[in-house]
Amino acid sequence: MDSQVQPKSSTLADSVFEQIRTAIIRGELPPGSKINEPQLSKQYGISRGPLREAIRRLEGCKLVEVKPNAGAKVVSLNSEQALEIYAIRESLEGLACRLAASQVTAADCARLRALLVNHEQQIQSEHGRMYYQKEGDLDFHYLIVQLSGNTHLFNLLCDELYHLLRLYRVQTSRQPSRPRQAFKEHHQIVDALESADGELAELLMKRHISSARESLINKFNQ
Amino acid sequence: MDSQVQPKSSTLADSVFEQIRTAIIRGELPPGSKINEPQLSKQYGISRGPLREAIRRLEGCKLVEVKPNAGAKVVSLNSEQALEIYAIRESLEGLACRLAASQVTAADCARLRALLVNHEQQIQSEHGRMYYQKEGDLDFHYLIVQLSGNTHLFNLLCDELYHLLRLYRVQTSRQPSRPRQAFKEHHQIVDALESADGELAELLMKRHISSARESLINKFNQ
DNA sequence: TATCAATATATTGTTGACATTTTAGCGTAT
DNA sequence: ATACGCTAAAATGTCAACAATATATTGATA
Repeated sequence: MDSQVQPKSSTLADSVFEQIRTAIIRGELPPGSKINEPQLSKQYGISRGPLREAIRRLEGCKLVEVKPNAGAKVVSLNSEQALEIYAIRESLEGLACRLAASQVTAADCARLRALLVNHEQQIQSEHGRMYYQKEGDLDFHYLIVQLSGNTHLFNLLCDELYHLLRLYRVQTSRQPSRPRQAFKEHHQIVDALESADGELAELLMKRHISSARESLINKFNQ
Repeated sequence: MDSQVQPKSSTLADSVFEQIRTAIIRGELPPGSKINEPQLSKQYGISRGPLREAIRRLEGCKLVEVKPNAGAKVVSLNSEQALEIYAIRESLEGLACRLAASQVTAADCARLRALLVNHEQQIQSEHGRMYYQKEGDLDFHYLIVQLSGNTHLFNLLCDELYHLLRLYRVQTSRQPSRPRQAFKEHHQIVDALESADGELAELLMKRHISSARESLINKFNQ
């Protein structure tokens, strides 16, 4: 009902695309829910034209599914699909680590360490519990993918897969588990990057994500 | 100028999306060329509304780039970007092989062999030269990805990356090189799949694609 | 009461028109 | 001849209205 303030984005379709994507990731548009064009166009204060363009872009990002004459639904991931994406992520982030290892600078590694320290402090101050930033470790993964220097890899992971996984986490309101273990693994990865050991960095990252996947499996096996 | 016959797809946006995508992949809309909305809407006999939706979907597939108030251009890949995609492909198809190895049936392997035999015959009959089907080996890769059982992996490779690579091949009018060597490698991969050796299958596939990438590097280094 | 058909409502698909911005063409001045 | 600014044309962004389809509601019947 309330019309949100649109950013300075030049076209309405682009602006609304990002707004809806944010709404989906935040869970304001729950997985499986129908996308009502008249309602949303009223809500964002635009006509259905640009709105439909935005929906089509979301379809391209796999965040919504469009059926002819039935409209669009926010995609809903089951556990199997989440595991599928984890497998892809494991492969691609391993690749990112291997690539990054061959070109990271000392400054890059320092930034990575800073991220980890910062993240750790936030957790310490909360006595091991997560405080507000449920996805702190994503910064770390983002940066590594960026340091790989592979633009397409970056877009693929950060513009598509991560969003899908966040969607799943919202869906299951899942908290990140085993934070202390994750830190150790993160630091080991930076160690490998610092010594320019691509193979090791790849192995450690794949193992790291594989652990997360295992813990996910355990979660819904009980 | 000539209006094409639209398939039985129910919405114009979906139909035109596929038509334009095909046109791009065939090179009828060359990389870097501008997408003129009035012209295309006339050509396909539709109004600009559904056409723009189709363009937005193409944007999601990374096949076109849209700039505000300047329209859409067919994406143009330089050699670096093609290599980036090859690196991703290497990683993901390796994964596909590992996954496939754990669940392929004898019948699946027979289908793979049949594909290879068929492909080889076509080449034999042309005395080692390619005849019409420049992408015969893609069938093989398609099938393996399908046998991996990972739906998201299939969509990612077959609905996005392969299209992008085809676009690059059209751009450079590149013929597949070293066909005989490729066959040998393909058969070795099926061997590994038959013995359910996931690790080996992954290794062989990654090496196979890496070879293709190397030959690509050599091509534009001279 | 439950089921089915017919109607009514709402939503999606599509179009053409209008506003804004960019691009192309033209003439003038240096 | 080149560069600059102005005008005209074209293309993009947006909207509101119409058509087609699906959904919800009502009423009748078993």
